[in-house]
Amino acid sequence: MARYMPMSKLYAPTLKEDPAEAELASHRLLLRAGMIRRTASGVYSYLPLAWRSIKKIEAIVREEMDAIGAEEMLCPILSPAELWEESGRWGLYGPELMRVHDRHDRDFALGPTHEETFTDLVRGELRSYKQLPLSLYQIQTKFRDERRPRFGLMRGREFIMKDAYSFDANVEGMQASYNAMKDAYARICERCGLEAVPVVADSGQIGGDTSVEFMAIADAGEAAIVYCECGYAADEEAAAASVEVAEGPGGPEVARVQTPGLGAIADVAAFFEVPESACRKSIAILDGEGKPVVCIVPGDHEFNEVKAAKVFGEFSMMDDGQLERAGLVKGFIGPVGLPEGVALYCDQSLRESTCWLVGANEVDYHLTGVRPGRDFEPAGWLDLVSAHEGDGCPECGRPLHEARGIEVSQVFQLGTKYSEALHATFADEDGREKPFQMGCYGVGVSRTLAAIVEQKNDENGIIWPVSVAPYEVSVLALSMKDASVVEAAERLAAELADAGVDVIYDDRDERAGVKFAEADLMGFPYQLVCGKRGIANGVCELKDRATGERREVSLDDAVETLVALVGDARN
RNA sequence: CGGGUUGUGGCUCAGCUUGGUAGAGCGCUCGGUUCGGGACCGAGAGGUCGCUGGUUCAAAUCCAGUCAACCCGACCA
Repeated sequence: MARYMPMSKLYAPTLKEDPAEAELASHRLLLRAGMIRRTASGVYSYLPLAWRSIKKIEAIVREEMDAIGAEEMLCPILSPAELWEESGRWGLYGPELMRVHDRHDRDFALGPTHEETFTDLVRGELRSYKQLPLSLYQIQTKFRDERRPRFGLMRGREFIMKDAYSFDANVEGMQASYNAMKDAYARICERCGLEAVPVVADSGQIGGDTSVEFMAIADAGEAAIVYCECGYAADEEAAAASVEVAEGPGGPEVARVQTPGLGAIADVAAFFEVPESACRKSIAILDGEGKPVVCIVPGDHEFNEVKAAKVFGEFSMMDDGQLERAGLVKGFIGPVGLPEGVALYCDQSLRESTCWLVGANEVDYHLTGVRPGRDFEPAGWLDLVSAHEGDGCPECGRPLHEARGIEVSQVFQLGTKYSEALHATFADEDGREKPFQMGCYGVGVSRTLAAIVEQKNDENGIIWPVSVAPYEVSVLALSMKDASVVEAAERLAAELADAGVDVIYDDRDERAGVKFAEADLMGFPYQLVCGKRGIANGVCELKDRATGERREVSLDDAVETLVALVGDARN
């Protein structure tokens, strides 16, 4: 028989004041509500309330995984170094891989992810195309020795992850498995009450996306993304936006204008009284082979180093000495009259623009009216800038929105990367041995918890969505001295519990204010308030934590009302 | 790993400049008054001032080292 949780027994040490170590809402409130405690940097203990929510998130994940035919299992956290050496990641992963050794001095990794382990697991025994496709998953603690753990559960060194791996006979099969996972991930976010957008992380060469990250929209997010009403969304650094540029000042002919000391775009724009988008920014780099390259981008956009690295290799920005040696004038670089041996590339958004304001390659001078094709010819037009708010959506052309996101999950088409490295093959219809087409998929379970709090909170505390709330209803007995109040509250709590509602009953001998404050802080979706006056009149008060709305319900109807409310909201 | 900040009862912090008796608020315990939005009064318990070394008659305070935590940058669920 279901029982309610007496709050007098709950281990949830709350804090009245904000702990000094926490900055983010999620970190602060989870600490204050007595849900988590730091054990070491980036290593947290989940106290009873948090653990209940974690288990609910996991239950949602399990339902969605099982629904698409994935099977749950559990691999060890420890994995032998040889496996990682086989894939090459023992060296590649670097210091982020937590390593331990046993008494025989054999090396192990504490799993940061389990491609190797799962691939190894199936390679001997998954032998035929008839057994495919196969999707396996687990929910487990993962270890990554982050450079800088931060923001509480958001970026820990130890965290809970659901990781899944799919094995298919061919690319089409892999894509089908991938798409099923992607859809399941969208449902997981939704059911957890997260406002999240799927973001294309990397555009595949075969067409179609090979990786999508689900970003929970939150100011505290570490990733900058752009998105559009049409459903397009991408990392700001990866987005291929169409950028509107303004024409520069001046007439159709090139004019040399003295601009003393105006090396920065903002200064130049102010001097000519034009927007920054009317200026052209010149960036000087040394490409992967050490050759000097000048890149010209719209003045109001950031030079995108990720995109540039794809074209120029491991490049570096030129320092003052390198600029001087290349014959370039810091702050006054431009496309016209570049020194011998300096390559020139321009951002593709500038292609149609015919009146440029650029540096003159001469101290304290700029040129106006510069026209590509007539005054200079770049070696190429490339996509070199990060997308911004207001740039055109590459799918539909409407203006993009900018937001920050928390990466809560990711789906990835791996292809044969690991199956080849680990020689994991099967016999296909034609009898030939082929490597598996694999996909891998991760949900940051503990991070999801933090992301939910980040999105759902107010000045009083957390506002849990019913689906992941540690308790769905909190029954508050405002006066433990009053027998009729206690009796009514206890009965309501018991009946609610019997009806299958997760209920916590505040039976502590505390003042009403304390009970209200803590119920709000802990964020239970519904509060059932039993006060002396109300009980005497046969009513109690039902408060909705999210809206703050209160209404009176009769003691006879309270249970039925709440069961209906909770049932609707559970999803 | 570079840059910044901070380590003083369980929590938030003062004291450090100018060395000499370790403080406040919250929390905790006990008693009383209160009792629908983190109450009030009184009495208590609780600290090798992160650690190590140095200077000094004397170090929370000055010096050196060391450790840890947090925040900002390059990577990721």
